[in-house]
Amino acid sequence: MDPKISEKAWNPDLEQQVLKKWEETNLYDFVLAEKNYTIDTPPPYPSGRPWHIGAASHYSQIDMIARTARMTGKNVYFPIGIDRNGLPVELYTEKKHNIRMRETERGEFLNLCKEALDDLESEMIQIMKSLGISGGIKDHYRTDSEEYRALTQSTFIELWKKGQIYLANRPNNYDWVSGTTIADAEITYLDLPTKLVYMKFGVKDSERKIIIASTRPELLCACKTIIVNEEDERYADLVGKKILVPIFDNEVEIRTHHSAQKEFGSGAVMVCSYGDQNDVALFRELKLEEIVAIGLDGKMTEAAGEYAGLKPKQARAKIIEDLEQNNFVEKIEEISHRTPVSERSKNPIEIIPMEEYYLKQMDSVEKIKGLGKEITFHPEMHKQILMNWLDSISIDWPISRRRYYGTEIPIWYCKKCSEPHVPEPGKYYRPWKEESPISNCSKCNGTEFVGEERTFDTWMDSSISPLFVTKFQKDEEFFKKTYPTGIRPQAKDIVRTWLYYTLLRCEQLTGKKPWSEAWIMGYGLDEKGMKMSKSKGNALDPLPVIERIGADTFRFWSASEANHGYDFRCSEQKMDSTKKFLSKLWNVSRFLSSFPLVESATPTDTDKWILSELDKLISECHKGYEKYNFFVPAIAIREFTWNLFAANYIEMVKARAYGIGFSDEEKNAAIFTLHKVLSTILKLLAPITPFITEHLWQTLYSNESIHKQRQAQPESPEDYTSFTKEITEFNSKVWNEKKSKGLSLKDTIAIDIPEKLSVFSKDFASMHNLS
RNA sequence: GGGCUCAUAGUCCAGGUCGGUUAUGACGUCGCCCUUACACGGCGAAGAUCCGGGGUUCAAAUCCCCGUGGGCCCA
Repeated sequence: MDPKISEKAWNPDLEQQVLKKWEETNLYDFVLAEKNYTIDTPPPYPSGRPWHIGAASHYSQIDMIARTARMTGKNVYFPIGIDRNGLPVELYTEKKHNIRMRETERGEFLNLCKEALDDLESEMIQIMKSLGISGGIKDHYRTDSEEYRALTQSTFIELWKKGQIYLANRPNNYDWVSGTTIADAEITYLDLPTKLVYMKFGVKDSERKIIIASTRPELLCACKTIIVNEEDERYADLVGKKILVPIFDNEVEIRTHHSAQKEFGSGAVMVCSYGDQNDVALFRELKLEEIVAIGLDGKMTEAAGEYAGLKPKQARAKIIEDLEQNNFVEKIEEISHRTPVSERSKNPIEIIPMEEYYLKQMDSVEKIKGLGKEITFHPEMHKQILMNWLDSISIDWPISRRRYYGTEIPIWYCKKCSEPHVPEPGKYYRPWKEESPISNCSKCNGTEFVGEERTFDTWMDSSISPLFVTKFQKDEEFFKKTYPTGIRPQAKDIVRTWLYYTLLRCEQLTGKKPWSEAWIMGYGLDEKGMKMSKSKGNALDPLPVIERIGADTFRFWSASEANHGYDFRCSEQKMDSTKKFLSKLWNVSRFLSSFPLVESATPTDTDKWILSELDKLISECHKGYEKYNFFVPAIAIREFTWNLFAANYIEMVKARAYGIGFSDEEKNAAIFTLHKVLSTILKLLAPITPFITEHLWQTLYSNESIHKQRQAQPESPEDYTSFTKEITEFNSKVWNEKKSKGLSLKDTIAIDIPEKLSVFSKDFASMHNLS
């Protein structure tokens, strides 16, 4: 009997052949049905090379969701997109070409960004393809396409007309030397020498003075409160009292806040708009009214009184002089202060309130909480991230950004009266370079307009991904049959952004939840449990790894490494060694491929034993697959295949399958059972390792793809699982005894079969050559 | 600074809700073995005071409290 499979090991190069077959037969093409299961796949962001190996693992598992769903009979719509809006590509482009965004012509800069994105995107697409992602790769969408951006703009225009958008001040990081706003990601910190001024503040209706240390005395005019730590006894009796600000003489309240450190300065901190990010947070938290002390020209404003017009540095020198003259200074220390500066220009940045557009969200929080409760989270524990976030939202969502590579805010302003106008929805608009589509100002009838230059926060784009893929406002029938979508898979670090904003936007636009399930994956860390980053040098490039070990090995590693929802470590050595299991599966299949298929047979007790263990395995796998938790089936299948099926059952029935000393009926029962078990294992494993299971399935069992099969179901035969422990222990006992007596495994030995296992006697006798 | 989460052999992980056998499995290590699927293998062995401290209990890896360290998000 020649085995159908002759190669001795699974060769990952075969994956290419399988992939080709899938492509030729358009196996995963989506055809709209009455009922559809839509996956709101996260469009990954190409921010640089290499792509994160954790992301490769993440997308492998999202594909397992699609395959699992297909095998339960769902009509799966699995779109693939690439998120291309936002800051990282701007930074990447600036670095790559050694240019600055603000000093480059906008159109030219956008083209350079586009090129960079195309480049990075093609690598990601290649990785997804070779991982066997069964989604719409060949017609993937892009969030910077005209179609996508038109939808972002239309939804904005709709909300604008509903009065959901308004203008208000927002603190921006501002580099007044270059006259530009800086994103948080572009800030670094330098330790710069500076003066820490200990100032005497008077307590109202009292002779008492308190000392407050600050590096920014020029912001005294914008001081709104004084904070002390709640455990600081020195000020306990002063909490709630009014304090008089030196020079300006205004009254502010002293209150407690945990961010005040007892050890720093005097322990009392003045909170001004805005000395640093902590001030911004405090103004927000304590709902203080900001005072604009520094203007866009980088000079002190009128609010600074006699210091108006001076640059902050000059004002600081002057005010220190004045403070000293009026005996407000206790002492001055020269310290080294961690100062936020622009990463590029190294100029200290100022935090300056500027007018930005906001989308109302405070009114929606309760509704979103309700939606959140309706959505099933996998794992359940990560719903808490969303709920905590909803409890802590304190301001509306600032949606405008002073950047280039993003969806343009579609507004034109009347040159005469500055009235903003939005165009008709449905088209993609670029106000910074296009003529106004509005001809007359509705307010003053002016005819000249100037286009808005700002772009949206990228979450404005990505938060409508479920609407875009379901053809919202474009194909009503398609939308009706695919929305709300089935599941949102994503990583846990963006629950508070992507997941939350999607709920918000979809609720505002459709009044419905965007999906019924949310599937949250943990974070990929390096082999020591540290975050991977290019700068630390511990980033692992997924492409060479996948090329070396193959997609299936990588995917099985991904499923078996950590339980769903928890962070996981990426160790190349662990990935390499996962290959051993695929080898095992391959060789089991190779062995079985030498036996013909048997239509039906009457199982013996040994067969019934493994079949009832198989049933147990099927149930266990279902428990995992129901929750799209692939760790559960991966571990269970490996355990069963290796330690029960291969190590015990196959050894027990080998002689019987060859027909040595057994009747044809007994022989057929063994062969029937062997194939029954293997074919079931292949189906159970198909969502996790689609290549090897497809190859083996088509070689052994069918010309039809395994990915068209329905998942195996338990058949509830008699329960023999209570024998398992005794069977494996008895086999071990014989092996041990032969070893200790220096016998070869094929030598005869006299060992009594335990009473309980007597029904298996014939198989044991042939297996161990018992005399 | 706040929230969430994790900590079990050299490494990774199970068990933890609902306290009670000898704490699961894999990788790695070591020893023996070519046995008609597999040496990319088989069999066997060694290896864990379950992060530290306290508490509840007849009994704690498991429940509670306090630390320490890692991760993520927010500030």
